[in-house]
Amino acid sequence: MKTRDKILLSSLELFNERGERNVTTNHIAAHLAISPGNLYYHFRNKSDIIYEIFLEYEKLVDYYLDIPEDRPLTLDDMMFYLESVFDGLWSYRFFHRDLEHLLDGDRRLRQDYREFTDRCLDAISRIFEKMADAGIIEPQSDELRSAMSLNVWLVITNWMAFLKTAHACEESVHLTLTELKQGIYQVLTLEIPYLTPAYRESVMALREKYRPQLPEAREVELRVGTVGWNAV
Amino acid sequence: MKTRDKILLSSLELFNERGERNVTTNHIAAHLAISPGNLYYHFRNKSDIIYEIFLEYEKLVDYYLDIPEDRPLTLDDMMFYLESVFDGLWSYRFFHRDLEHLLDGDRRLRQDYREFTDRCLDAISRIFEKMADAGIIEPQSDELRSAMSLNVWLVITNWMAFLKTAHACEESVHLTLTELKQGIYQVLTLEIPYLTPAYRESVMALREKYRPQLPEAREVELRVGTVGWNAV
DNA sequence: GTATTATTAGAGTATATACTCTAGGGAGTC
DNA sequence: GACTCCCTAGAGTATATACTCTAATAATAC
Repeated sequence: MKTRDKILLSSLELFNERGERNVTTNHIAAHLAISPGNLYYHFRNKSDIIYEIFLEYEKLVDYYLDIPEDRPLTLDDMMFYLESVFDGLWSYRFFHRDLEHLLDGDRRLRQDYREFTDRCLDAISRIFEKMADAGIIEPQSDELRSAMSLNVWLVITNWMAFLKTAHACEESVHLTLTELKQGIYQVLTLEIPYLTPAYRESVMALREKYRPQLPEAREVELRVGTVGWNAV
Repeated sequence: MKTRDKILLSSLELFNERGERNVTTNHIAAHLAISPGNLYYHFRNKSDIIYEIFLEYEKLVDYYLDIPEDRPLTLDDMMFYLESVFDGLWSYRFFHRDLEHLLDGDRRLRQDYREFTDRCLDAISRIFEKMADAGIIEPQSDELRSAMSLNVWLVITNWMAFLKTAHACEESVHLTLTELKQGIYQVLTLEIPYLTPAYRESVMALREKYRPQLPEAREVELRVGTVGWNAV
């Protein structure tokens, strides 16, 4: 693997693990056992590394949120979107942790992120629209659908911060993918009142799979959980 | 005013304006035209300043969220809670911006904040319960009420971050209280499906007052808006 | 007045961090 | 061998930041 790619990979790994704020370019170089000079040969500065990682993240989510326009949506589709989005969130979880500061330091990133958000909000709204077409949820006005989509976005992007600040008792306790995906429970909570009688029970059953476990149970859980819905 | 209090006040002001990360103890001292030594005579370190500010914030919110148990809740109460919570959020808005890092650096704060969150979640849940008693919303199961309260909390505490990252086009654009309070629109969106027919129209009318304005209109708005619901 | 305590100034320090600069190695080409 | 180009090492730098230390001054008690 090329040095440049190794730098991106290690940076992402370290950022996710310790937070961007706590990872210096010197740390990244040391972790790869290369010199700082070498790192700066491949990237002009730290912001450039972050920006390239963002582009990957953006590409991944855009790919996941590509909505088929030639067929109706199914429950499986809906769960796929949720699972995928949380998987993406997990893989690039450093990003939303210090978002404001990252954007403050990079004009390009700020602009791109804003457009990215808009695309995501549109996608969420479109998913709701198609779910109504499919008879999974009751149809809503454009205004309500937009406001709901925004709430969904807020819950999705901030669920992790909630877990880290309000849930974790100890600094050392690391987040697991399983815990992160309990955010799906919260998102589905938003949909409950809009479900049609035909789909209510099946969605409620799916939701139940993501119900947060009691704190006692968290300890024995695997570091990277595989529990939950996986097939497409 | 005592130097100690002046330090707390200036710190809060600078933190809110520039973000805690961008305000050093030397900045605070310079802003007050006192020496760093003087500042460190009154506070052992920066964390201590932040912790004391948190205690004020906590006290304020706890005071606002004190729920009367001797009478039923009214719509006015509900709007008072919303307005108050967003006012508190505004006054201490630096806090939720870099929350994770603040908690990482101070064990006491982490512990206290966790308990604070739990109290807030309980209060929100209790408000929903009493609103159901008052016939404003339909009653719900404990489980649903908890999950809904958590969603309300997520929307409230992260609305500002959303505005800062996704909405603001320019770095220099500062948030206004009016914009922040559009978060109330989002919170009320969560309640819509649960409203009873008797109250539906009046809540929808209240909600309409907080509807986000079009971006074009934002420019002429006052820096600290006074638009919106104010009486109790 | 004098002793004591509380407060303040301001120079200084240890450490961290993003980034630079120069020298050179290795591989391919002529 | 010499030239070129890509890559790498590693010492070094400028700046920032949280915090310390000493000495002096103001306030208070007796």
